[in-house]
Amino acid sequence: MRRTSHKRATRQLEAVFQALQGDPTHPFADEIYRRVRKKLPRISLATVYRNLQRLVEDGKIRTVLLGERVARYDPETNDHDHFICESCGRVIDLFLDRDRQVDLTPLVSDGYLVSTHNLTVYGFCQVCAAPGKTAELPCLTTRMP
Amino acid sequence: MRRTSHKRATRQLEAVFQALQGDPTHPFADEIYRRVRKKLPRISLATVYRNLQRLVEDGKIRTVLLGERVARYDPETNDHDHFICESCGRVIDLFLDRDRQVDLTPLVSDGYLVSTHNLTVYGFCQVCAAPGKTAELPCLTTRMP
DNA sequence: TTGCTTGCAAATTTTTTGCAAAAAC
DNA sequence: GTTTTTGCAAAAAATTTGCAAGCAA
Repeated sequence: MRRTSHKRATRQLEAVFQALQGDPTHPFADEIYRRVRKKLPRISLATVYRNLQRLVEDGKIRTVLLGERVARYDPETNDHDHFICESCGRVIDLFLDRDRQVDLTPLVSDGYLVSTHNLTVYGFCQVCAAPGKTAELPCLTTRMP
Repeated sequence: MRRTSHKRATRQLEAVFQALQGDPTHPFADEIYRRVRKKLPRISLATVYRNLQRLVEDGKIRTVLLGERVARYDPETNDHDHFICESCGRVIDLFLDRDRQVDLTPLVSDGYLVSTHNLTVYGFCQVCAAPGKTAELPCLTTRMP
């Protein structure tokens, strides 16, 4: 019988992966598509979606859904939390001590088995909360609420 | 000039609201549509969406997006958290002491202004984690991952 | 050569919108 | 009677899929 179907390395897969590296802005698929097309002008949006899917499966990137119907992608694959600025729309990775932040022992003693958790915090980011700031900043991301 | 446009009470609005009362399963819009049609067979899906939207605006219900692209609706309007069972798909409201659960003071001292937060916990629910349970339970909700 | 991957277009899925008719107030 | 809301159908927006051709191993 055939075992693991062999996954192939392609230029398109690599380009999608690279488009996310070092980017902390949690872009949407269409933004990634825009970026990748600069390298590979003939790539299709479907391929971008398929490769994003595969990178998630392979644990190379993460999908984040943060109170929007549209998926964002995050190159940070370690467990972490998110802050969403209600003024500028920025999504900021939070690296807090998760063991200290969230005590889930009450759940465990109630018979739940906990595997992981997501914390999303809403408010005003450091920039928007700064004194004198009243107007909204231009959004770093491609979409605004 | 005209001031606040007067919002009207309709049978459809009331039916959508009632369809959610006492339901802890966080149904999707199409499930609510199915329920409401039993009372009002001529109601349209668009009206269900419009009324869900209005109930959210009025603070009567809440929208929850929990790692899915599809919106769920929750009659519980107080702040609370969610548990998602990775086996049966159930979404369970968690009423934990939020002040104790999540300490956000480090964020505040970093210059963030925090308004609220969402905690979503993943794992196996009390039923699915029970000894002897290996098979997946039928899902309470209309959709499964 | 084998069979995974791509590009294209069409299909799906969920939610929204335009508009005339119906219902509230 | 006036203005909001509805029902229907069509539009949008995001993502997925079918399939022949292309490319990696």
